[in-house]
Amino acid sequence: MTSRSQTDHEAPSDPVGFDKHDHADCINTAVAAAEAHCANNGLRFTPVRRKALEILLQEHRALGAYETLDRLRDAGFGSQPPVAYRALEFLVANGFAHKIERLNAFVACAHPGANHSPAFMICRVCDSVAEAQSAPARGSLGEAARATGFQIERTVVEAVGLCPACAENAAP
Amino acid sequence: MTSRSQTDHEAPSDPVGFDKHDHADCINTAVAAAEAHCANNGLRFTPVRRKALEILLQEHRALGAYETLDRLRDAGFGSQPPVAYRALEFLVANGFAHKIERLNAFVACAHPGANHSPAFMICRVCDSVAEAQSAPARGSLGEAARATGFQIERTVVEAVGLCPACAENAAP
DNA sequence: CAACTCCATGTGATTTTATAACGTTACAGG
DNA sequence: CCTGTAACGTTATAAAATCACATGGAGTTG
Repeated sequence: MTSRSQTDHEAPSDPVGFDKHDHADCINTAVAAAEAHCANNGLRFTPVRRKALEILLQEHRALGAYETLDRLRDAGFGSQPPVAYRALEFLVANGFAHKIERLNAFVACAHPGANHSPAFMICRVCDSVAEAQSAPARGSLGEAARATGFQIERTVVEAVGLCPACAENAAP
Repeated sequence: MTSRSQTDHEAPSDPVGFDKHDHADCINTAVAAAEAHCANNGLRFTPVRRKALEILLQEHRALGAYETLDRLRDAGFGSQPPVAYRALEFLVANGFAHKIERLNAFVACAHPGANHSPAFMICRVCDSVAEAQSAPARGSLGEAARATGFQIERTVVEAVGLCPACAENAAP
């Protein structure tokens, strides 16, 4: 296990997301967007759900369900797996977060509100995750799907590799 | 391993799986290809490994590690999880099979010998899996990677949806 | 051939990830 | 207020994956 300090995101080497950005603002924006979306659609943005989203937003990195659960417990919520899984399921179902299949873990959505089919770049060293837009139905996959009559409903696109920071450290 | 000149009996990017084909031939070809590759590269194509590959080749569907294990046990091999995981790991590492992250399951490679980065179409009803070629580094993901300096090493591309047969049954 | 090494295999135990089942509570709508 | 439904909390268990360690065979080296 890459035992890297997971709580020191004040480290000078911009930890994640690959790009620099105003992190506090990025959290606020996402939570506000989720809140608004829920209000507009009759969804209940309950305390656990809000907290779970905030937890994911703390870092641009995928958090496992049990890691999320730990933090929910610390925040005074239930301490059993379903608590985390249900909150995460809600966030994913409504596009506020995504599941990274490759890692069995979850990231907050980086493009709140966008009706997107996301693609992810996952650093295999530091586990940071960046989200890009993908157009999976175009390109060779879409072509193959049309050729065979397969109806694409959802796509998982995940690239594993080295983020800029880790690539620099690894290749001197 | 750029010897992709294996007699083209079909189009090179023919997405095997949903189409009819000579299944026995497709098994033989794949096993032979694996055997040859191992011989040429000093890899040991042991009985468990061969059997595991044959098991996967039986169906164009992803098999879980434990399902594979069951069949290995039935064939007289060990009965503990590592037996299956190690055989599957070998097959994946050498391109004879792929892991479907979305399903935590494994499929035999449908394009043996091809130096490919595969894309999969997974039917959510019947679980069949078809493999197509993908060019993930081109398109919007590759663009995003280049823009941020992310170095892609491997990609997971999995489309979930309805295969032709199930789509017909589902849509009256 | 014996001794050695390298790897693959087999097994038991454990960890990690995810879901089932069920009672209780919160809350919107009549 | 009553009532139906969704959300929550907890216990328990299933499913997926790995760890740790012993055994055994294929080469190879002396």
